[in-house]
Formats: sequence, C-alpha cells, structure tokens
Amino acid sequence: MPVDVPETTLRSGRSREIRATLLDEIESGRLPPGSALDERSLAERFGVSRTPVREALQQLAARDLVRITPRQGAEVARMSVNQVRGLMETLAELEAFAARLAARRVDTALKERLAVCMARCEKAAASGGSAEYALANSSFHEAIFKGSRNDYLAGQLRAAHRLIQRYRSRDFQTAVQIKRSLNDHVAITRAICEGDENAAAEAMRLHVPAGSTGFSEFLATVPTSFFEAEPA
Amino acid sequence: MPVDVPETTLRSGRSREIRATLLDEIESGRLPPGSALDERSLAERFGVSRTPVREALQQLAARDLVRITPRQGAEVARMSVNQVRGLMETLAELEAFAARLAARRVDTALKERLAVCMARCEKAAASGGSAEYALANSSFHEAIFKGSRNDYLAGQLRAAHRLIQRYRSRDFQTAVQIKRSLNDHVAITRAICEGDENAAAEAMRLHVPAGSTGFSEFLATVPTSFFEAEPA
DNA sequence: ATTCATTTTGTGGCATACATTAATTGAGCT
DNA sequence: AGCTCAATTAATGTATGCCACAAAATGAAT
Repeated sequence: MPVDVPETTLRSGRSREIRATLLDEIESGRLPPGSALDERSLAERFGVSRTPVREALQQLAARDLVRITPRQGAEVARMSVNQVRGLMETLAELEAFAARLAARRVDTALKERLAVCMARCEKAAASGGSAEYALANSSFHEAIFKGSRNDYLAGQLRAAHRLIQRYRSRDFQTAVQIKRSLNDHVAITRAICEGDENAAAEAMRLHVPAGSTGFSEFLATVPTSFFEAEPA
Repeated sequence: MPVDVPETTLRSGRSREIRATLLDEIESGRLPPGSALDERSLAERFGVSRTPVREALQQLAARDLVRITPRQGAEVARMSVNQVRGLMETLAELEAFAARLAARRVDTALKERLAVCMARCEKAAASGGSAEYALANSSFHEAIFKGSRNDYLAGQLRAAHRLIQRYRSRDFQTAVQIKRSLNDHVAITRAICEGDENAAAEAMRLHVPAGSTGFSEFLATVPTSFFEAEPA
C-alpha cells in the first residue's frame, strides 16, 4: 500500500514510538496486568506492520513489563503477591540508599531543586488534586534520584517504579495520605539539606509503604486479577 | 515427500537460542565491549535470517548489554567510568541488603547450603585454580541471593553481575585476592548463621570492591577500550 | 594540498510472504 | 449425550525484499 505522498518520511523510530506508547499505557493502568497484546490488532491500531510491534513487545518483555509465552502470545505482565512484596522491599532499600547518597553529595543545586519540588507538592496538596499530587510526588523523588549522582541507581529506581506503578495507581486518594506523604517529604528534605545521611535514609525508608506496616493495607487495594499464581 | 530428513526441525525458539548464546559470549568476554554486532554476519553465523537476530539484539539492548544506535547498528555496550562506579556502588548496597535479609530469614537449609559453598570455595582456593574459585565464589553469592527470599532482589543482583562481569574477569588472579575473599566469606557466613543482620550487611559491604578502597585498583585492571566517553 | 559538495555503498528499519504450531471446531464413534 | 480425534483456523515465528538513512568515497573548487 503505497502512501502516495511521503508525508511522514521519518521512517526511523516507529518501533520506539510504539514501545513508548505501550509503556505509557501499561504504566498508567489503561492496559491492566493480564491484558492480551495481540500483534495484529496492535499493528493495525498503530498503522504499521507486525514487525515493529514485535520489536516493541520484545523490549518490554526484557524489562518484565510484558510476558511472552512462546507460540501463545503476549500479555501485560502480572506479578505474584510475593513478587510485589519483594519489589516493594527492594524499592524501599534503593530509595533509602538514594536519599543517603543525596545527603552525602548535596549541593546548592539540589537544595534548590528540592525546594521547587516541595513547593509544588504543597501547592498540589492544597488544591487537593490526587493526580496532581502524584505528579508532584514523582518530581520530588526524581530530584533525589538525580541528587544521588548515581545513574545506574536512578535507572533501577525508575524501572522499579514502572513495574509497581500500576499496582499503586490508587495511592493518594485521601487527604490523609497526602498529608502524611507531605510530612515525610519535609523530614527527608531537611535531612538531605543538612547532609545527615542516616536520617535521610531512615526517613525515606519509613516513607515507602513497605518498611512500615503499610504493606497489607496496600495489598488490599489491588484487584486480585492483577496477581499471578505463586510460582511465577 | 520421502527422503526428507527432518534435520533438526526444532524450529521453535531460534531467537531465544541466539539471545542465550550472545549473552554468554558477552558475559564471558569473548565479545568485549565495543564489538560491532552486524545483523547480517550474525544471521549467517547462526544460519538464520536477520529477523531472529534482530529480536535477540532488541532484548539484549533492553537489558543494557547491547547498545543500538538508530540507523547505525548495534555493538556490545560500553559503560563509562562513572557508570561502572555507580553500578559497583549499587551492587555493594544490594549485596549487603541481600545478606541482611538472609541473616534475618536464615534457616537450616540455608546454613547447609552455605556450608557446602564454603567447602567448595576452600577446596578451590587450595587447588589454586582462578577460574574454579570464581565459580565457587558465584555459588556462594547465589546461595545468599536465594537465602534473601526476595526474587526481585535476586534478579536485580544477577542482572548487575551480568553487566559488571566482563569488567571483572580479571579478578581472583592472585592467591592473595583469593585468600582475602575467602576470609570475607567466613565472616559473612558466620554473621548470617548467627542471624546478625547488621554484621552480615557490613561484612558483605566490605567484601564488594566498591565500598572499600579497592575501586581504583579495580579500575586499573580494565582496558581503556572498554570504557565509553563520559556523557554516556 | 585542503575543504566542501556529491555520489556511492553498506547497513538498518519496515513491510510482506511463508512456515509452523497451538487452539478450535466439528464429525464420527462408543 | 459425551468423548475422541482429526481437519481447520488463527496466531506466532521466520524468511525475504525494498527503501531510507548515514557514513565512506569520490570529485571539484579554492
């Protein structure tokens, strides 16, 4: 089917574009865990052949966001309860370590970025928008990732967040949760700015709902269909 | 149609087979960082078309073992010195955390596995084989990964080891290094078996050449061609 | 001789066609 | 009717070819 006028002509990056779109839809929860990913449907939807779709799926599968069963197709990956627990446990530790490094290596640029993010969080908390606060919260954590000055660590943290995100989309629903989060942020920010590693790490560890008792509460909010049978 | 010898006819999993082979060759250092990965050459070498080769490369690229530059081809990924530093730093922390969890959750099965691995390490150290000790060392660490009872953490640790492995293939060359490693193992094993989390974590942190002063020594052993220019 | 524009060539990206296998359906039998 | 098994179907896996882009090679002008 010749597309008469080469309007696009940018014939590079189709696969990446598809991967990014699927990634966003999986992360946001529009494609919940267990959704079937039919190559033909996706190809038709994106107006391309199956080839770039397959490549996008392969890459997402290598990142554990998609599960490809040979000869049986692809679906949005499900995690077992134990996997979720392990991921949360590890995430808490990695976030705490990032906070520790940020405190160890803090400079004026980081302090300014944290101040900006905190202002944004407070504004979002005041306006009461749940989605708005979630975004502000992400920017706060991202600032700490960068502040750790450890690109590998930052990458691992982003990957872990991508995996857990869709299981957490129900966070920040209540004003109480937002208030608690904001208080934690204040403590974390102070510890980092004072260069107190241990305080920063400990404050962050408590902030992530895994070190504390929040995990069972958290699990209760996740639809059972999101979970995989145990052996994984 | 007679006279049709079915050759292999195991026509399923071509792509996975290729991926596994390339993974092994990258890990082992037979394909050092910077090696060009030409799709047509690889296809010819494996006796397949470019399609499964491409899929294997895409998956390896998603795991940061291969770098694909659009319209310019693939090569075995190089890391910048800063990336190596960050990876080692994170690896030390993750290993320490795994040791902590193993100490917290230790049972008789883990104690037995550790005893077996320690015996194997001592035997390898006595026989003096560098490659042999490296394998025994891996089994020791793997036992701790399993002992952490955290599959996600174990997976991240294995991935990190895969990334750093080819930069470390020159470890355990001298008897002094092996002796030091073995001493560390003794301390780690004792702490885990006693259920002393803090001691286990600290002993492991010192064991990984990153927390201690060993990093510059380590860097000195890596060929400069393995490194990427800084911005990454 | 050096530099810049042009052509050439090689390689990657995507589409299309074919092969293979798992799921499905329906006929035949108990 | 229920079950078994085979033919069909539908989807994945692989092969092949065309096209676009980037680096290398070539040639012209300064």
